[in-house]
Formats: sequence, structure tokens, C-alpha cells
Amino acid sequence: MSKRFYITTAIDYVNGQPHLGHAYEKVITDVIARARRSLGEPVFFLTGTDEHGQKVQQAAQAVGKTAQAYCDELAAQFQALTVALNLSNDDFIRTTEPRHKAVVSALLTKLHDQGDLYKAPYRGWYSWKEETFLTDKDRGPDGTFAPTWGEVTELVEENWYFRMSRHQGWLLDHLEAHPDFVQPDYRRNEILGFLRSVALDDLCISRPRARLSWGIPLPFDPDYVNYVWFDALTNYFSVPAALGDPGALEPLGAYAPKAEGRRPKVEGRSAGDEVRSPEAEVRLWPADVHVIGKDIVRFHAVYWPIMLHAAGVPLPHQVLVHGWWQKDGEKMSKTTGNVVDPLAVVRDWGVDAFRYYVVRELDIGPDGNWTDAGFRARYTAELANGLGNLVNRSLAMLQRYRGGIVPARSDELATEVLQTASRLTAQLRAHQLQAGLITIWGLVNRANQYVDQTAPFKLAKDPAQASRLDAVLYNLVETSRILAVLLWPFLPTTAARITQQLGLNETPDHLSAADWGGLAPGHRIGQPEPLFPRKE
RNA sequence: GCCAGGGUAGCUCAGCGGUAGAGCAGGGGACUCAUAAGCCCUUGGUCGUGGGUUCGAUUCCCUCCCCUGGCACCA
Repeated sequence: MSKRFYITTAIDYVNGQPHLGHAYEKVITDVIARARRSLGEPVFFLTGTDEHGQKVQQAAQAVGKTAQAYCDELAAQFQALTVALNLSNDDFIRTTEPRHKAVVSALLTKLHDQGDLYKAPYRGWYSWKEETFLTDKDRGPDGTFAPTWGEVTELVEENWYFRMSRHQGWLLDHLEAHPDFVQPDYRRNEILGFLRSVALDDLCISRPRARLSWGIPLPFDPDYVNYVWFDALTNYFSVPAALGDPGALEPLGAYAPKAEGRRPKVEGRSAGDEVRSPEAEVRLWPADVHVIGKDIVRFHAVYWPIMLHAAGVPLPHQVLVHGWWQKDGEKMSKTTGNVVDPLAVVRDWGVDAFRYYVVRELDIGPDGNWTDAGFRARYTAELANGLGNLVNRSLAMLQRYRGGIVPARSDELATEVLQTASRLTAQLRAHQLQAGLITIWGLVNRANQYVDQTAPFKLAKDPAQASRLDAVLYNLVETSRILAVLLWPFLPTTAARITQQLGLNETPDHLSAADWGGLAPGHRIGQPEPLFPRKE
């Protein structure tokens, strides 16, 4: 089997509840994943949680739980989010899983044996209360540390470092040679600017176990655990390796852990069945797209490629960087309460309304602004009155005038529909999701216009116009069918409902079905039902 | 402080040498299949400021102001 299109989200740190930012990143990743499947490519979509580290250890302690129990609870919440958002992820990685830890250890052992890691002392100001080193940024205006830090003393601590700095020139060359490696371009330019102007330091990759126990031990020095980088970033690589992907195991050579042979287990999903077939050989690495937020660009565009390069592992093809959401023009903050709870929106408006709004409102890259009024406006105008009403009036007229029986084929809208599908295909390949929705709605609007121009409700009153009415009705229901196919990556539930109302059994999950003439004359459609009920 | 991007209709943005466009919002109209939805028409702008180049600048150049992002520094 050929290599799958392998796409990942960032893994979420389990120090709080899932919020809009988490949900947004997962939705756009899911749309890309579904789009590639719809285009006929095998896909592997990975998401998960980042569970080690001091904050987790402290948070667990604060509520009197073990770190593991605390992580289990929060991981369950993030897994519930993937279900609520109707994500088609093929696996869900938790960094506390043995399959992940084994790969992290293998990678580090290889680097250690190669001499890419070294131990060195670190001297700094340490807050015993907060259990962290402070920097000059933490000093007050008078040069002292604020009392909130508690006792602060100068401390010397040995730690392990990764020889990152020596790869700076190589990375710069790589970025210059691969314009797609970081997208959008302005993010790439920022990284290029950074690499040209700043000398990279080596990366501190450990914490003494005495100070931080909740982490993956360094395989060559049991007094230390991993600090962030090789733990969190490696998740993208550890899943393919654990699944036995030769593309991931071969670079590790003798260091490779034994593959579990376990196939990804994600319950209750419909998409990507072929991906989960147990016989299929898993070929994922290198990853095609890492979807991340702008706050972690440097880790993914600098640290991660250098880590992989040093280990002799092929690099992912692209880091795709999205922006952040504001609420009503202001930063979302728990303390002020101006937050958007994605689960509440899904509950009140439906998962597809949520998916639609976030993809339609914000292009991948810039920051966006969530307003409840804007959400409501798009829901009403574009989903209910646009798409929903079109499908509803089209099916209702076929039921009323032709008893729900599809008439003879007519190709009046065929050209426009195929042009839409063609344009959308190109946009999906380019990850232009917002543009894709605009393209689809161009067809929605055209079809609504077509109803008024052809006025089937007038034709129905004149028996002499029967064949003309047939033609118009065919164009409308066939357009509705193809809309379901086009919408699938974005609004899978809605797409399935349209197909179902059309009385079809298949799932509209392949763009190849967007070919004109798929509805057979004589087919009996089902009953129309509003897709997006108007709210009050 | 340095680098990049941006300031165009009430809102979100496109245009980038020949005195401006889209969507939404606002106004009007004809219709009735439909979730009182949809369709058609339409009012809105001295294109951030001040200069310059040009026959002519929103469009090119310079100054300044403001916003956003990145980096650095200080705290």
C-alpha cells in the first residue's frame, strides 16, 4: 500500500478544558483530512494530548490526584471533543502511553550514541515555591524578584543539552529550498528572519528527576526526565513507529522499538474505513502536514526539523500555521469570562453549524474574531436561508409536482456545477478551506437564482410545460445531490442528511461522485426536512 | 529599536497609474416552490496624513500618524 496522506494537529496540553482554539485547529485539520479522502487518497489523521510536565504534576497535586488519574480525566475530555466535533481522526496519541515513550527513548538513545547530546551545568535563580527557574524577565523594576515567587536562590543544576546550534545553516538552506515547508508565507518569512539574525542556542532537553518526576526518563541517565521537546514533538513520529511504519522505523535502525502491531483504535467513526483495515501495512512517515497554532511555530519550524535531521529521519513536508480567535475583538480570557465554549455551541446549534462558522469566518493564517451576532448571521443567511432552503424547496417541489420521482435527465446546470467542483478540488488540494466554502456557496446562490428564473411553481400550473418542469426539477435535485458531495469534507452530517433526504443509501464521501447525472430517472427521493432550522 | 504586513462604503475585505468594487447591513420592487426563505434593483467612500514623480495616483516614491505580527532590548 502506498504512503498515506499523514496529517496531525498539535497535541493539547492537559492543563485546562478544551476551548475554541483547540476546537478550531481540529476542525480545519479534519476538513483537510476528509478532503484528501474524498479526493481518493488514503489518509491518516492524528490528534492527541500532551500530558507530562510540571504544570500537570502540580495541578494533579492541587486536587489530590495522581498525575496519571488527572491526565486520564482530561484526556477523556479531549477525546470527547473529537467525537463532539465529528472528527475523523484515525488515532489519538497520549504522551503517557508506552508506545510513545518507547519511541522517545529510542530516538534519544540514538542521538546520545551519536554524540548529539551533552551534559552541562546551568546556573540560575530558582523559585522553590513555584519550582521553576526565573529569568531576568521575572525581576521587578528594582531588580528583585517579586514576593509571589517565594524564596529565590541561585542554583547550579546539571542538565542535558541537544546540539541544535550546529544545524542552523542547514535549516536555513532547507527553508529556502522548500517554500512550502512553513505556510503561510509570512510565517515562513518570520522564521527565515529569525534564523538569519539570531544564533541558535543548544536546546535544554531535561529536568532533574528530583525536581520533576512526571516525565519520560532519559534512557541513558535515570536521574533525569525529558523536558518538553523530545516528549511532545515526537508524538507525530512515535505513532507511525509504533504502528510499524517502515518509513519511521528504518531511520531508527537498531534503535527501533518493537512495533506493537496494534492498529489504531478509534471508536464510533465512519470515515476512513480503509485506513483502519487491520491487514493494511501502515506507511505514514514523513508527515504531510502538521497543523499548529502560531504560538508554537518555532518549535515546529526550527526545533523539530533539526531534531529529525540530527536523527537521520526524513522531514515532514509542511507546517501549516493558523491564527488565534478573539471574542468580540478582545483576547479570550477565563477571568473576564469572554470565552466561547465549543461544546455549548455544538449543543445549541449543531456540530456542522460550528464547523461551518469557524472555517467560513477565518482563513487559515490570520487571527479571527468570533461574535455571536456574526455566528447567528451566517447561520441564518448562509446555512438556513441559503443551503437549507435551497435543498428544502427543491425536494419539496419534486415531491409536490412529481410525487418524488426523479424525472428525465437535463443538463442545464451541469457546466456550472462541474466548474464549481473543479475549482473546489483545486482549493481543497491547496488547503484553501475558506475559499472552498465560498466556491460552494456560489453554487448555492446560483441554484436559488435558477429557481426564480425558471419559476417551476408557475410551470406546474401549465400542463403544456410538463417537460420543461421535469428539466428544471432534475437540475435542482441533481445539484442538491452534488452539493452534498462537495460539502462532505466541511459538513459531513449535513452532507449525509441531504443524501438521505434524496433517498440515496451511499455516503457522499467521494468527490468522484460529483459527476453530473448521478441521479437516475425514476428514483424516488425521500421526504425533505429543514437542514438548519431557523432560530426563533 | 529593527524587520514584515496593513490603514479603501456602517462592518469584513478586493482593487494597485487613467478620479473606485464585492459580500453583509440599510432602502425599494416583483413573485410565492420553500425554514415569511429566495430573486431583482438600489443609497453609501474627498481610498490614514502631508509632500513628491506624472498629462493624470487609491494605485509609484518620501515624511509622519495609527494598527497587527515577528525579533531584540529594558523593566
